[in-house]
Amino acid sequence: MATINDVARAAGVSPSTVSYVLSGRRPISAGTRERVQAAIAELGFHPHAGARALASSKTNVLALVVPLRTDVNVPVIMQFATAVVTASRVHNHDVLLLTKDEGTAGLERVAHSTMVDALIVMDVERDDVRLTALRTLKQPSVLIGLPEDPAGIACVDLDFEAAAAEALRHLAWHGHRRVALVGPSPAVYKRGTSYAERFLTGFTIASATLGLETMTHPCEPDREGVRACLADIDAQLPGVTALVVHNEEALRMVLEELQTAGRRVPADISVVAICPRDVALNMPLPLTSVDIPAHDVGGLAVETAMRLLDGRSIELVRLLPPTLVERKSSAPPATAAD
Amino acid sequence: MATINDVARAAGVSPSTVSYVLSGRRPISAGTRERVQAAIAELGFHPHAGARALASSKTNVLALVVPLRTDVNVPVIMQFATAVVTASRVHNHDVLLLTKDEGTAGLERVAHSTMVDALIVMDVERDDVRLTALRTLKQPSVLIGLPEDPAGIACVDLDFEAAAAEALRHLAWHGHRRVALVGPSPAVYKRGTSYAERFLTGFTIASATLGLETMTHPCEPDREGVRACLADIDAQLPGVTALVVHNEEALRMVLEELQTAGRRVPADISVVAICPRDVALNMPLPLTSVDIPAHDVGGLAVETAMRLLDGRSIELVRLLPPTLVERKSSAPPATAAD
DNA sequence: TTGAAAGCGATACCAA
DNA sequence: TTGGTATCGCTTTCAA
Repeated sequence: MATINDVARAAGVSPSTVSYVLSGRRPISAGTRERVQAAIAELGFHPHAGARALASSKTNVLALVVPLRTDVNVPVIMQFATAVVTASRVHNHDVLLLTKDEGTAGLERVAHSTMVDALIVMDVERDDVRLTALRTLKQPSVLIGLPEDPAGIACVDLDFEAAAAEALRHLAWHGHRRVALVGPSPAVYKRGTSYAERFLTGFTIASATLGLETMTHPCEPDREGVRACLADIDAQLPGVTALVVHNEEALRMVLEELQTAGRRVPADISVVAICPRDVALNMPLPLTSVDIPAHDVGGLAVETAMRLLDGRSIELVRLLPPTLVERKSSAPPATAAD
Repeated sequence: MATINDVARAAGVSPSTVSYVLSGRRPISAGTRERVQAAIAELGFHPHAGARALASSKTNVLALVVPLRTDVNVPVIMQFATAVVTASRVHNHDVLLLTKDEGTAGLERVAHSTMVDALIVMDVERDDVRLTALRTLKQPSVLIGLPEDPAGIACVDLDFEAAAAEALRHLAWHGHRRVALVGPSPAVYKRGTSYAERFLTGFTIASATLGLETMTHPCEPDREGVRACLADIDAQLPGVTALVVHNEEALRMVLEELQTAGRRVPADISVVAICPRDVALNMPLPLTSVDIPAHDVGGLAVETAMRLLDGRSIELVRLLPPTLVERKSSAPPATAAD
């Protein structure tokens, strides 16, 4: 492998000049630039990442911490991850993949050993134990999610409170008065998952504001869980005319169960899903949905990390406004039409 | 951040001694070892990864290249990825996440700049353009998959040919004579995806061996695609009594369509799926399936990379034997019972 | 059993 | 506009 010295020799310049040609941090005459670039190409020179990191105190690597539990939605996580990788490449950074199960220790390990310039953390909980650790690191971090006390840490996410309000507003506008929320699994709530709680909060507030009769129910994403959930809803909120489903794993099964029970969507019951666009489109019926813009959120997380890294000012908490798209699963309630 | 020199000073030894305590590459008296370790703990010392890489020519990082297209099964990819990360941590390595869309350039970039010690590449195609590039790298690579000419590159995967044979054997044993394969999307075949072709080959061979009447059909994983696929199958292979489904995205829809058409599983038609265990279990009906052991394959890939890195001998191609588990979706054909 | 010191391959400061 | 060179923090050879 050629080194910067080899290149310098071949181009008849000093190593520092080669370095400056590469970084563009000082003016270089056209002539030398060309000679240097020719030498670089000729020798197939690629700067040694470790040497660079040592000399510059920059690794050009971001850490990305993903959950590996399966009760969180896997395809969505993957969408976030690829968005982060893609956006990172645009900014000349690579991504080191960590799993949440390494916990605080993993974050500290990569940060203390200077493997990364910044950290992006997914699946944040209300009182995430990792926060205090993150605050002590010399590298900045960006959360995808919003803990109770985000003090000092940048956060980006969809505005789940507004998303819930949006879903209810849409249903209320159609004339629905009794609406139930099919939420994530109990486990997700139990560990205080940020987005789940925020959605719940938004749902409750909007329900009151709009004067609706609502109820909320967690839902285990398996056949039995879905059945039990729907049964509870029918028992506790008889005459329910619409469901808001914030549980992608369960979504398809909810639709199946409704069909099995002979309840047509949207004729007998409306459904609004909270999920990525492609999921909503790939259901038996194209669903009215509030999009989870994984790509945008991932991109924004990287953008935020970059701003943090070069000291530009940032908004510490950025919640993207939700977008509801009406498709085929929502309509006025049957009673309103009768 | 404390450096090795700080630790050395605090412990009253030379930096090299600290280094040896850390690496264990030479005997250290119990006394000094303790003093050094105390100093390390006291100062919270973590060796600088870049400096280490520079001095030792080892990064302790593996590159993992994942597809980001959505026509390949996302949850399975995620399973592979987490398996690779988990296994890597066991061997004190971290994982740099690359996406396939960076192509050959991405591989060369991380390899030439010495960011990684080895590469693990997923979603390998028959004549993968990346192979020649991989062969010229100074870092070893491990493919998850099996190209036509794997010469010189380690490959690990499920034995998809055997998996197909296993599925057919099971159905034949139940008495089925007419079996159709619902395969991956046309796009997957078109780009010569290794596992898809191997499964197809195995299916065809086993079909002949077992003397079955079979047909194969790609399947676009959306509502229309599934309908079209099933219609074609009925037209071309009337009286079909069993399906082998090698398409996770479509799996659920296949079951739905069968139900809609009033065909009961397994009473009217048997279904054998090729998919991870948890997917098979989370269907409306627990499916008889050949498992895709993502965890094992990912672990084996890392294991292979490690052996390559420390020069131990390896089997260049390792295909894991398939396991079929009979659940509720397969039974003797109705005609046999009549 | 331990220490001294020469690299590893860049960056960036100080000069010219 | 360019060059010289100290420096980053560690590993490892050579000596003792």
